Amino acid sequence: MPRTPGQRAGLTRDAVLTAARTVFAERGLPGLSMRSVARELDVAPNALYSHVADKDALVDDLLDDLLGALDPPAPDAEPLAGLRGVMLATFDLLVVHADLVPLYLARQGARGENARALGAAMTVLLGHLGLDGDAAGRVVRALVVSTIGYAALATADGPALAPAQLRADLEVTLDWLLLGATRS
Amino acid sequence: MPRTPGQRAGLTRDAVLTAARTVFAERGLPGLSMRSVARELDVAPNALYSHVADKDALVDDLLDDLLGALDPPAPDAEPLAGLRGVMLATFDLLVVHADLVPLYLARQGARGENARALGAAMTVLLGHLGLDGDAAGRVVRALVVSTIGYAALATADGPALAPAQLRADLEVTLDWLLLGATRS
DNA sequence: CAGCTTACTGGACACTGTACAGTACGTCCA
DNA sequence: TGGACGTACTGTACAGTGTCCAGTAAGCTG
Repeated sequence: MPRTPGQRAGLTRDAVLTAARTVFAERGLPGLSMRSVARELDVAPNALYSHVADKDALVDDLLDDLLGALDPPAPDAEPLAGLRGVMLATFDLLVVHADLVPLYLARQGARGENARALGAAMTVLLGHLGLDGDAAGRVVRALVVSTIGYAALATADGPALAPAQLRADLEVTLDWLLLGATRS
Repeated sequence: MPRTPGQRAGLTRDAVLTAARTVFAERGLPGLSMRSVARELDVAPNALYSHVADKDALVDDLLDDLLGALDPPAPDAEPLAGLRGVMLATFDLLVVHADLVPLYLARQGARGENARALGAAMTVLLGHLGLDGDAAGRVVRALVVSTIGYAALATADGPALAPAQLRADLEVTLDWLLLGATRS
């Protein structure tokens, strides 16, 4: 099992990420520690630090990774439907991965590759509605904030409301926001 | 300093909370541990467990406590202005206590005494606008979610947007939501 | 083949929340 | 007044956490 010092396990950043994904899938966020990831890879905990700056960076990657499961709306989609669609898909995705939800807002909605791609696709659709630049950014933020926020409510433990009802609430909220943003 | 076992320090739940508030004010959330609170009280860490179920309960109390600093809007206030006012005051409060923001959403916006009082006052104002029951609850949730969400963005570390701009965004968002909720 | 860089190791530090068992104080009842 | 009892503490300990440091050996480069 353990190597003698100096011997290489052939780790890569990707391998670490994959292991982290596995551990997270099996044991959730509380079970995700540097040590548990290292154990998954049959490697000493500190070995990970050759490939990942620290745990935060690892989690950041994990968060953005998850967003890769979402299809950005097509640029020629009907804008309102496209925007509602991504946000609801995002909500559904977040609800499945409850542990991660609080982290998204704490890190301003993730700043990785996939997050940027989704934001860009949304901006394109907003452009078709006549919203550009700052105005578009504002709307994206408003939509994203509500979506993550409702997901947080839906995944909070305690006497929460039914996720289905919160999803319905979110739909209404998104409509209000889009209506407000687009009324001339 | 340390007592011999059996001797009483005269702790109360309130004393523990006060100490927790002090520690939190001085060292922030990362500095808030059972041990640091106990040190503040010159007491062994486990002594706290005679007065508080666990750290989560302590933090819950702290969160709701903070909301006590907010004045609920008067029942006869102009509804729209009153609602916007509380939410913006909430935003300002949360931004000052950045560490706590992620916790609020994770616990569905706090479920303590003060949180309920604010919610009730908001519901009254919404009643004046013709919104009752489920409809009012939905609007309260939408407003709260956006407010905490924007506060989370404003307090996230990293290349965030300026808090002042986010506050302005929040104002616009609140207007959209209230407009959507009240348009017949 | 020498030298350097790099990926790993063991061990350690300074913490964390919390459980367990023991002790002495304050209170209440006989 | 005396004895029992509940309870508020204590010390000690467990099982973890993220991360740093020093050392070692393998692989690449000249």
